[in-house]
Amino acid sequence: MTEDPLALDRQVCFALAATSRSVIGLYRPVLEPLGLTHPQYLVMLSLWERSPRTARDIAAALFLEPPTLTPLLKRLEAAGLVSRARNPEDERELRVELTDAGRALRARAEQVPGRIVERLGVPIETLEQVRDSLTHLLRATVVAQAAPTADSPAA
Amino acid sequence: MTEDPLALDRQVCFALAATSRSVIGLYRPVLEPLGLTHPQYLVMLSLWERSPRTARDIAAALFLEPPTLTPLLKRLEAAGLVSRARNPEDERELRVELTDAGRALRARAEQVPGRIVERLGVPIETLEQVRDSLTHLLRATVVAQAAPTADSPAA
DNA sequence: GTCTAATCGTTCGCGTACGATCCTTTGTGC
DNA sequence: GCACAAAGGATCGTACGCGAACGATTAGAC
Repeated sequence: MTEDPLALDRQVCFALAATSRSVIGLYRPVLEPLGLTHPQYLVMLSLWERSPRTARDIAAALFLEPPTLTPLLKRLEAAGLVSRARNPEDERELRVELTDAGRALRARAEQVPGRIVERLGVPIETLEQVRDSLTHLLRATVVAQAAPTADSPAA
Repeated sequence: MTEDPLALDRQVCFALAATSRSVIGLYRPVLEPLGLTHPQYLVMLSLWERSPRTARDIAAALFLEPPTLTPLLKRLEAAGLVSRARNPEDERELRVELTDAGRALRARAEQVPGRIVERLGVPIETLEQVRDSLTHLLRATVVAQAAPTADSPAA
């Protein structure tokens, strides 16, 4: 009965997509008072770790393509949280930097993870375990992207 | 050093979002010959399980909101894989049904999971374990959505 | 120095994804 | 019956997300 390899409940990709959307949905009401969407929150996290960063650097850290990041950064700039400027040393690069407001927002953001865990009602140990499994899987996908097929290794 | 609760690498939500996007990216070249995007593939999976289904039923199965499903179904109809019609018994309901082409596509889709697993290079047991952890987490988010805050139970 | 290739970001087009709102249809109270 | 609530989708507006193509800048070949 449940032998069907196409059963929805058996698909890792479905569990991933649905859980990702659902968890992000939990963040919505928590991030709204901060004026951030979830992707914007992730960009801010990357900048709170290290502030002048290039767009490419941020895109790599978040596993995002450049066309996704460009409008994201523009909205954060419009919100006054970030500044965007070309690097004088290399005009190709875009230097993204926290503004004072962007730095100040960190204090309020520090309460976000705790509130999410509280709402979820799942032990932190469980969450950390899931996170580590996902990180492992993420690395596998990066390797897989590099090698298109099993029998056609990188040229 | 890694005590920072806002560190990107510690966020479950980031691991979820990045892994979800990355895995879906693996599906892209595999699903492209079938003329399907990943969300469309999930809709087809739900229909291959049971064919005349209402839009609401499909949305619930995929954890999608109705505004997301409507254009998805219209594209599948335009592709000739699905038919959309009001239920004569209850004109509010939309009956979504596989066409012959939609049923026929299943044969080709059966090779998809295997090709993904092959590309990923991760043992199936590991994938199933991740899937089960995610399903558990997904259920927790559904419960959390119903109870907005810890101290404000459902009225 | 000049021609060419590589790098970086942006723009364009298309397809999700969802909150808010609306419309139609059905169910309910009376 | 009739007013009214509820249910099921559709529409609107906004925000990702990415492949393909583009433009500007820099690095390399010679």
